[in-house]
Amino acid sequence: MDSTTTQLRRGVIGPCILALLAESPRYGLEIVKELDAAGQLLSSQGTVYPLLNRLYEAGWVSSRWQVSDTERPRRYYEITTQGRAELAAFCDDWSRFSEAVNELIAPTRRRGAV
Amino acid sequence: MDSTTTQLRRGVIGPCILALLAESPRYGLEIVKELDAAGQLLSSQGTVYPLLNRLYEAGWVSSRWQVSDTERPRRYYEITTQGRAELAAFCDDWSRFSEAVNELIAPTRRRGAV
DNA sequence: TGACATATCTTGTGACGCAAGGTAACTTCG
DNA sequence: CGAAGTTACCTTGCGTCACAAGATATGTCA
Repeated sequence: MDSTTTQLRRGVIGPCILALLAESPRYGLEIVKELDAAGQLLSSQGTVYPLLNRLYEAGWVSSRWQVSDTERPRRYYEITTQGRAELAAFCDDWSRFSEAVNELIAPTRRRGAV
Repeated sequence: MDSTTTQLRRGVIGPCILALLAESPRYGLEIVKELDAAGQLLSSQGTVYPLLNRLYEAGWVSSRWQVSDTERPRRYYEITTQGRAELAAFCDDWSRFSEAVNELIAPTRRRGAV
């Protein structure tokens, strides 16, 4: 792919996953599907699984295997206290950053559509 | 560096430069300073010059050297018609993308500060 | 002349999203 | 039973691009 959007996603998908986990624990494929449903935010499994690993190693999520009689084992991820702090910090950064971009492109937007 | 913000900048600085040039022609260092002044959007000369080159090769900007008696030569960049189209397309992408992110992190924002 | 500021450009590095491919477990159906 | 399909996990290699650091050239001023 490597469209414009792929570049935009850099540094954003991780925090988005944290945001999902801040609501409730989820397993990998579930996250893939939800990011996909959010539009503009996916990617592929090849993005999500390594990313979950990084979040885990950073201490921002914890995980546990859940075994069931009726379904194949799933690894559920849960956000940690540190993860919540990280997410809050990202929201700050994102706010400031997107605001800066919006101001710069404001004249263009006023001119054209959208 | 490689802070959160460095990642966020990916794919954004180019269009931001186009947005600046859409107002008026500018030379390299001038762009560096303006991006810096916009906050969150710089980076360093090592980002801007190669980027200007890419924009040039893509046909989104043109350039001309301006020689003066009193100042050292500057290379001024100007946005092309193609560049304006590209910029408009980016504004679209950015709109959709940032909206998707905002919706995902909305619950977190509601909870915390910002 | 030498020191400094202004201006351009190059090199090497590292992060990370992605496509593609690989493995295992559970279900369904002939 | 066995074969096919689905769900779920994970790994490998690649390419892009922002960045720090450094190289070079020109103009000013003491």
